[in-house]
Amino acid sequence: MPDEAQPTTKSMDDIMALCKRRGFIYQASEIYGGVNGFWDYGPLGAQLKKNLRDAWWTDVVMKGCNGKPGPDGNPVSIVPLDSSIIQNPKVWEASGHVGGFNDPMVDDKETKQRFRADHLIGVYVSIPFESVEQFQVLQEAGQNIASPEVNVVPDKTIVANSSHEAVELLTDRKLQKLLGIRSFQPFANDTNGMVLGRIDAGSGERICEFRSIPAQTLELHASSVPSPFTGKAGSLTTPRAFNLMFKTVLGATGNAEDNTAYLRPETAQGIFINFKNVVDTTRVSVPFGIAQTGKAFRNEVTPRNFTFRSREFEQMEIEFFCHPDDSKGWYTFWRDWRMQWWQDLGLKGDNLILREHDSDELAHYAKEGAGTADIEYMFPFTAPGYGELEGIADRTNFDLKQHAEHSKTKLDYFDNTRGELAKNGQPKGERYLPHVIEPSAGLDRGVLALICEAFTPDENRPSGVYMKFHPRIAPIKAAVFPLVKKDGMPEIAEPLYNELRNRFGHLGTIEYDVKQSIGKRYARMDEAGCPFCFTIDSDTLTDNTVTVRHRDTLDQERIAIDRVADFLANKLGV
RNA sequence: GCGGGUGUAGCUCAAUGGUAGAGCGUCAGCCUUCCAAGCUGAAUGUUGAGAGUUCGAGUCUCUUCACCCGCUCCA
Repeated sequence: MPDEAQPTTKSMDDIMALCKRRGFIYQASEIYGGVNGFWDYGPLGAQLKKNLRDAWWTDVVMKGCNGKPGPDGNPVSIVPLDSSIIQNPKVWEASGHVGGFNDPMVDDKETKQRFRADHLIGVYVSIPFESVEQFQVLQEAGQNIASPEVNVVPDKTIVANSSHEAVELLTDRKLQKLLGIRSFQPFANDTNGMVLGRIDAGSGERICEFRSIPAQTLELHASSVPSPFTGKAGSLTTPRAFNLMFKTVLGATGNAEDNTAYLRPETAQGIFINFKNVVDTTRVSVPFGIAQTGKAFRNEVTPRNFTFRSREFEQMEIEFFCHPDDSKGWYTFWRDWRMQWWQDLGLKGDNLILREHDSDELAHYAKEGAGTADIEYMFPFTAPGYGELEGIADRTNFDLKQHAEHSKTKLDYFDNTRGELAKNGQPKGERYLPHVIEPSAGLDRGVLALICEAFTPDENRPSGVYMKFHPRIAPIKAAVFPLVKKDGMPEIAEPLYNELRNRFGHLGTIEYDVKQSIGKRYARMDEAGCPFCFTIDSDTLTDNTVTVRHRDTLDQERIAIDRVADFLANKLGV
């Protein structure tokens, strides 16, 4: 538990007011009344966001996880990519984003599976089974054994195209076990058009009927319909039409029917569809990763919580390709390293957690016991809960397989370091579809987390609050102030300012301000989160030293003016 | 999507149905010798938007937009 003065005391209203006041984040189209789900970054916010993106780019891509060896002991290899926001619409069919575009979909909240509502087949268990004869007698008497009326909830459910397919699927032992079915046998023939079987779902053998579930049943009783993935009720949502992708039309005169395209809902697919290109042209070899940052768009039903859930957002994604046997090791590696990375940027303590998804029951479609973990931050609006910053998922070979099938392109990787040894002592090589570990981070969420974390109320200072940004991501890196605008102080300060700007300007803003009282200037830097202020005073005139004012401690120290740049370089870690 | 709340200057907020204001911030000048000091002055609003009631609307009514909170949701 938090010891004291933890973020629960931070007010989101105060944070948002500061974001506006200091130019971090504005509402998009504000002068027109805004637009739901979109935000603009102001001067400080834009630089903050760039600094976070750059930190990720540098540490992940350029330095390969900052030089930390992978689980195989070798350096981690990552190459960059910048794929287009608009792709061939077939990409989104293959990825499953377009599937059931106009069809109501149901989600299983527990397993995160989504399926078409009309593909949910109900298994209606009815009278105890004693003999086929007894059943036939009932049949001939015209008695309905089970009736999928609106108010009747099926005992089990299966996702299938038809009742007949559902029967076939249910003959699978694994599925039976998953759904808590002890035994199942289909009837050889349909009876009066009914699809039947004998089933033991825990209360002895009974007759069951397979039927589509009426849409109304799902509408009215979603919470009591059992999940087709776990057999347990309570995790299904009501059917909803999903239109999460933004549509657009290609060509100025194109007609919408034939030329519909979509703004990407995630950057990941751009990487998968370029896997072959990268492998063919850049001398990479598995294991390696492809990384990119970029905007993605989702037409969220309910944008909420400041920038946390926006309709336009920026992702920082890595798709790391490895041999299927190595996926577990790489998953663990990425999960832990990504957590460490956020911590190193200042998200520490109880505010940041690593939450591993419970996936024991997903074994039948998430092979190899694929893992998923979230790195989550306790935002003021989620406290005492957490909101996701980054997800690390073992996607197996799902995506490459999908794209290989839909594009009819071979996406296998030929690994000539594996396979049996040939006579000459060289491995014969192995052809396989790599598995993928995906660390996918939200840049806007990262920025928001850094802002929330940095926001530090302090009654003892004039600003009442200061932004405790890690120097590396602070939008303003340093400020140069002549104590007063006379006695030759500006003449000394200006060259120092120019020196710092030339050397550090690519990392962020260097501020120079001669106006108004020094206290006011310090206060402004507190709210902007500038970590260091260098002040030229009368002593500078005689001994060539300046005051360094530390944002977090308010401490002051004197250093030689010609050491200022090195001092700052050291603090910024460059 | 449902329910509740809030929209007045950059921020925080006033204004009985009767002239739209204050503090802070911002800007300019003076002053200044290390934490929003002081003095002088200035700019800033279709009161979220649109309709209606009224002699007259920031205020009452309706519609709409945005944001916040709670549900819902978030492949």
